Amino acid sequence: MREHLIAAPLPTIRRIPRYLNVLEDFAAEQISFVSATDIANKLGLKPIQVRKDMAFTGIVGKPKVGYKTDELIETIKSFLGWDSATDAFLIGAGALGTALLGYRGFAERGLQIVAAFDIDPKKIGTRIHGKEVFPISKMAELAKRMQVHIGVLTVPAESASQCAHALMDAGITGIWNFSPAELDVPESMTVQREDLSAGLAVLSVRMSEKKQGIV
Amino acid sequence: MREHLIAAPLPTIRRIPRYLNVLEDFAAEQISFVSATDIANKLGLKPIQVRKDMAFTGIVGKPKVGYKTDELIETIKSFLGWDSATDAFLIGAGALGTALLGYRGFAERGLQIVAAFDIDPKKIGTRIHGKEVFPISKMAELAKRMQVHIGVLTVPAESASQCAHALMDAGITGIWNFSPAELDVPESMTVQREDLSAGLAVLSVRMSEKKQGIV
DNA sequence: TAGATTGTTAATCGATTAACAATC
DNA sequence: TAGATTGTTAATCGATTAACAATC
Repeated sequence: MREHLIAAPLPTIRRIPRYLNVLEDFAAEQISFVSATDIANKLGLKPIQVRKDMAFTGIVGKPKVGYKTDELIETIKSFLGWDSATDAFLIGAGALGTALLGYRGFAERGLQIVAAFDIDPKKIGTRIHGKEVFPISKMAELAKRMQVHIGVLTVPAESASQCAHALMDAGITGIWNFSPAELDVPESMTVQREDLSAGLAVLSVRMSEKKQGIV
Repeated sequence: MREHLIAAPLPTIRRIPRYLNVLEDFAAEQISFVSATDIANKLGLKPIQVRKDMAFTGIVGKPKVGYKTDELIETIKSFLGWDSATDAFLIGAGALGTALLGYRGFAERGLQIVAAFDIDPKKIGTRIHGKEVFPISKMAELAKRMQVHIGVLTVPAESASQCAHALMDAGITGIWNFSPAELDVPESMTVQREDLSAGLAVLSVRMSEKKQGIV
């Protein structure tokens, strides 16, 4: 009997998109069944970890055979909510914001950026990668009309908390925060920090540990 | 007696840049001593966790007083290797690569991108945010001459493993990988994945858990 | 001084890994 | 069938949190 579905640990959630990547490679090679071992080998992980992670998605495999590739892909997409597109706003049409507006990978991960917002009058009214740039004052109205609940925040640290407030007022409940600022928002909102500094810190420390042979 | 310095846990390393951010705010306000509680409050963390993390940097505080702000900033920067600039190459001058080439925040985090590389003949020879774009074939020679050991990889998934190979041949030992591809490199190299999909997955799952009241 | 805060040791919590029966 | 792989329960490992003596 399968255990009742419980909230997945954060490290599990972060690994699941990697499973999806390799599964799509397997599917492209017409491999219709994959085992936890097959997946683990591609990612340098241990089969037992893959098996445990898979259990959280609700997939049921076949002993000796593994998981049906297509079914596992669909189960994972549904688990992540990537099986249907979710609309999002982008706030801050600077260099990083522009890059994200042009990134085609979001579409296959269920995220559709439908409009951009900025304070710069020169940007307002223009289109970036086909998406119109609006003034922040229009956000609440548009969010309501377009039923948008996610904001991708790509503004400088100085403007971040002010923009977070505007997002809250617009009824946005999820913020993907690319700014290094700490956002002070109510419990009801979900904030996901995408902090380049953290990644750079890990790279820096790992390299110097390796050089010094601490490991 | 202070415990002998041991390799810091990964979650600790990822939090340390956040401490640096708030410390710089405190320093800007001329606050010369800060306690673990002061820092924790700004970040929504627990003081004991901040205190434990700080121990890994080697800082020594004063009971009742806390840590000397300036000294803590310097200790953290030195711990992260951010006290002196490290040169890096960027590979893949597309939208994301261009954004990173223009990002001014790296300088204060010890990273100096000194050149870009691409396969597109139209980009080669041009300058992006002041940095010249070279063909990948020039990388080994330039890495040797400029003593560069870090590569920021911003190419599409399809080219990633090929570029990783070129980086290895050029003597690069650390890769900051912004592509979703899995890189197969020798143990001696350090790879830091900067995976947008993982962050998006966490945001997606957290939001749907909140909506369904699973927590 | 009394109170607050550090640094360390111990307890708890959560994630990873191991072991193994069930099964296709 | 025999062997391989799943799903579950137990053991281990590592990070977080608690407790508390030392101390400015």
